[in-house]
Amino acid sequence: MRLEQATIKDIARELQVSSSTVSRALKDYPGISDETKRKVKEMAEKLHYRPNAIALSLRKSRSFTIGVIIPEVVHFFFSTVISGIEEVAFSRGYNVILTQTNEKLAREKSSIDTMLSNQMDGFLVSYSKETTDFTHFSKLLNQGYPIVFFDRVPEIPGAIHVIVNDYAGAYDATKHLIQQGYSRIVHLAGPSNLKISQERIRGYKDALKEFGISFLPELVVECTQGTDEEAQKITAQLLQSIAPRPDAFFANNDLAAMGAIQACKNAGFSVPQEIGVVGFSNWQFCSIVDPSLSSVAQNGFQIGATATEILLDWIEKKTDPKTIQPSVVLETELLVRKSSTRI
Amino acid sequence: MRLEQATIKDIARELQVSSSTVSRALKDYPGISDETKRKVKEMAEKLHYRPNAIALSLRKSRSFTIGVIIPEVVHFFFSTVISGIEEVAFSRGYNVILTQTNEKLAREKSSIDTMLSNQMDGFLVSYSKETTDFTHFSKLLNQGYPIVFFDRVPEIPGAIHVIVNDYAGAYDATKHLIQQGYSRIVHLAGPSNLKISQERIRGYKDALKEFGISFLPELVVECTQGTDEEAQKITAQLLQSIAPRPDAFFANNDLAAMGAIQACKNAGFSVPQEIGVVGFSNWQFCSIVDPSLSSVAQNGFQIGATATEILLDWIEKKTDPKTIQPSVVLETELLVRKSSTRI
DNA sequence: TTGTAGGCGTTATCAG
DNA sequence: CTGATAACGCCTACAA
Repeated sequence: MRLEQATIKDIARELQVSSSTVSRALKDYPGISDETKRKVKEMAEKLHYRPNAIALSLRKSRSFTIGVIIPEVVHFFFSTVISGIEEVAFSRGYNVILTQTNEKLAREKSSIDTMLSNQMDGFLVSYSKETTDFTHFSKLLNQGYPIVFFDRVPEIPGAIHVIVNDYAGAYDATKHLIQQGYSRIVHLAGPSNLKISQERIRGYKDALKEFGISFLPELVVECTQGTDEEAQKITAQLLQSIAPRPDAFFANNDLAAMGAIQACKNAGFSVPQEIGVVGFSNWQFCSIVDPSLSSVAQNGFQIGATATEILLDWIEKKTDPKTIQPSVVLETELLVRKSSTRI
Repeated sequence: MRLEQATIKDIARELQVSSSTVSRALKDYPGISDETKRKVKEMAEKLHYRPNAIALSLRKSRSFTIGVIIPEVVHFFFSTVISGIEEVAFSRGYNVILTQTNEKLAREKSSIDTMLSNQMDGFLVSYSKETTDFTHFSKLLNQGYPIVFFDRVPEIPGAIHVIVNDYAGAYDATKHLIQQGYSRIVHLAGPSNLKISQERIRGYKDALKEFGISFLPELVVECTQGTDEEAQKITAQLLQSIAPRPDAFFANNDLAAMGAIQACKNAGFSVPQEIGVVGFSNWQFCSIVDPSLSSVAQNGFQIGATATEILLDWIEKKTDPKTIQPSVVLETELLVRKSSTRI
């Protein structure tokens, strides 16, 4: 049914030359007569010749394809990262194979397996929330397999990664809230096993300390799922149970921040006059909601692009990146909007 | 540097048997002694043997990989579609290679080229806004190459596609606004060259007609970009220039709807009391904004999943789908929220 | 300047 | 029950 692709052999047969001549002519190898080159290229055109990348991969043991493993595609931050990955990969002649784990460890492992079968040249990974053991990654790394982690980075010594400065982002956000006159600041934290969550808590604490505000453990609450519903429930409860009531919320992500705002409104408090809110990530909707949501922006595109550059350099130079390619920490930017501005 | 993958030959050498025996043993072919099977499988385990999918692809002229071509990854609707694609592809043992065109025709063409080189088994396509000529697709279709279009479908007779019922969605939204007592309803339309835009306009018009409201051409305005800024400007202008002023907006997408709401608020009108607003797509933020945004939901996941099922059936059965696989039109669902409820 | 041969990893075919 | 051989499409020593 499907029309067969023309191969080098077809061109060779038509022209009564050997296939090696055709191969060389097509790649402008030295030592091929211009006449032959011309004829070969003409025939290639005529037969709609297209090199078979699969055959090339087999020959070179290189697939020019990188595997991307992320928790979820439907996620503003991750989709932004993917976009950055795709741009760089495309411009450097690589394909991107995508797989989402849906936060499942089993899926993560099996994805890696099929990708290894498919001879990926390297991996870009943000691991699942379920992943606490990293041997399936460290084994590959030990074999010299190129893997660059982003956003969520594993406890593997020497593993290359690209992250944002979560500490500074959280510090900035908390400091900003304090400077706006809020003092009983709740931190809606992320899953405690993720390093990004820990770093953000650290930044939050340090900002408090810097301004002489004592840290209260009950003001740091873990939002495991990170949904707005979850945050809304937690916030509503906090507003009731804690006295004096909290006057600000610094959320680990924007969806949670929106949930907090909703809960505040429902409880009859105005944002930002009575309660200030800052999110994290700067999702698309931050600027269009009312009040607009202050947020710590992390440039997902740049994270993806940078991680891909590092990975491809590693792949192509076939050097040990540990000595030349440091991990990268990108800066965040606090975008102050209405939800936290009362001065 | 990279540890070499064990091959069938390695197993064969270790066991002093032929590679064909190993191949057969691994696949539980009939006519292999249990003893040999056991030994082969043990050795495969020991050497961490992993079949080389590239070699298999070359052998079978099948890559078990499908190519996905979309305008943008960072887009709630498209990311949802990708998620559906990925789920089905993974569960059926296929890989997904992703490429975004950024709405550029040139990029679309070159992506197809490299994907063809990479021997994709088929394509899932939503073409770019720049694409008006479809010969690069129809040529492939004529060669029997499997392509399933989604969301944006080309003017190619017999092309298989998966779309939502844009007409009915727009009709429902408009009808709902009318029933809520709005009558001077603006439609913020999409790019006029896309069929989805045309269909939505048609649904809008028919609902008006149904309720005896005369259609006014000046109330349909094209928003080419579909951003909130664009919609905000256009809305602000409409509120000034048209008398009597519009009392409802049905936007071609949710971002535009948000822009409209913003403009209404800025002009001192309350939503939904004075002006009603309905969007299209049901983006994530619809339920968390204030007032919550009514929207016509289109199930991106299902679109992606359905398109992938059709494509893989086509690929695997190698039948001509024109006779057995009809195109699919999925129904939309109007989600009524606060932005359009005043009764 | 061009051709020949061998191999990348796998499996189908034909022998034994 | 198992082995040898060829082929998928391409590239590259080595020969001529």
